[in-house]
Amino acid sequence: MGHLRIGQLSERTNTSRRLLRYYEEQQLIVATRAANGYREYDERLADRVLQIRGLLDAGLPTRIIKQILPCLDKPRTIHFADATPEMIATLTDERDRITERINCLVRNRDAMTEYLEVVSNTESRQAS
DNA sequence: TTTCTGACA
DNA sequence: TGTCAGTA
Repeated sequence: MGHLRIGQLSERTNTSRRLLRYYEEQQLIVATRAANGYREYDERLADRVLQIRGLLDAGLPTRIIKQILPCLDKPRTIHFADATPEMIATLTDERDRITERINCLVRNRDAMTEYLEVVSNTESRQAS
């Protein structure tokens, strides 16, 4: 039992079947076919799907994810062959965008925290 | 029942 | 992305 059908992978990754087929279409993941035509996924793909969703949430387009995913694989088998000037430039660029996004998130989170604290203090004053 | 492909919103 | 159709 090393393979899952789309419904199972969908459950494990909280990703719709529609999206999983889309990711395959965009060549972000691969699937073999069962005799009945059903897709079969290596259960190890669950982590990959999660990583893909994370990158998507970070704002990267599937097109970019497709090209940098191999460099982000777990077995840091540093594919020097893929370390082309273009790849380095892309990774540097995307990393910086993620950094900017993180900074933005931190600012908003802190703003929320500050607001929440003011509200909470005000309420405790009114309560007492 | 589950999945498949293609198509429309 | 969701959903509908018509299958296998």
